[in-house]
Amino acid sequence: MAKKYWLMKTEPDVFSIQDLKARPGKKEHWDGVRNYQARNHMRDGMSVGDEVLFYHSSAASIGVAGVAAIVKAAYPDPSALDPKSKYHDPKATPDKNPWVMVDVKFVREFPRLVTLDEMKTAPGLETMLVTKRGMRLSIQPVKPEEFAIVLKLAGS
DNA sequence: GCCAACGTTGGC
DNA sequence: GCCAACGTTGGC
Repeated sequence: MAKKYWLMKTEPDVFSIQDLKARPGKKEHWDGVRNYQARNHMRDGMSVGDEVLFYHSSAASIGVAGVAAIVKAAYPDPSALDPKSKYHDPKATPDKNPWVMVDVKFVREFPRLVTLDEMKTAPGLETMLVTKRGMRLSIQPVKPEEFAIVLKLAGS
């Protein structure tokens, strides 16, 4: 299976690429996804080795901050079963937990943020999902060409 | 903080 | 199964 590319959104106030870099092993569980389409991308699409554009949303500066990689394919997200978690899903049970997570690992931080504004005007990114208004999906597939263009914009 | 866009829920 | 109401996302 050829390597695939993704974009994963996170609020840097909650979890930034610097936070990922600072984690033991520079790895983290991508838990808390509670949207079926995003879940399906993780469960059915993501494989170990796939690369991810790490996107900072709802922040002073919005855009792609760097690159991460999938190091573990989808497996059950225990936070759905934890009543104390803000991601708790009262309908989830150990036998029927619809939610999954993947593990991601830090690859690199861009020397500068590739902003949403830039991506909206960059040649070749016209159909990139994240540039579309109203696009809320937190995990999006990215075309190899789009991934390459974003890397180029980053000077990386 | 506002609010448009979107996803989910629940009454019917 | 429809769809209005509601909750959330996320850019501005």
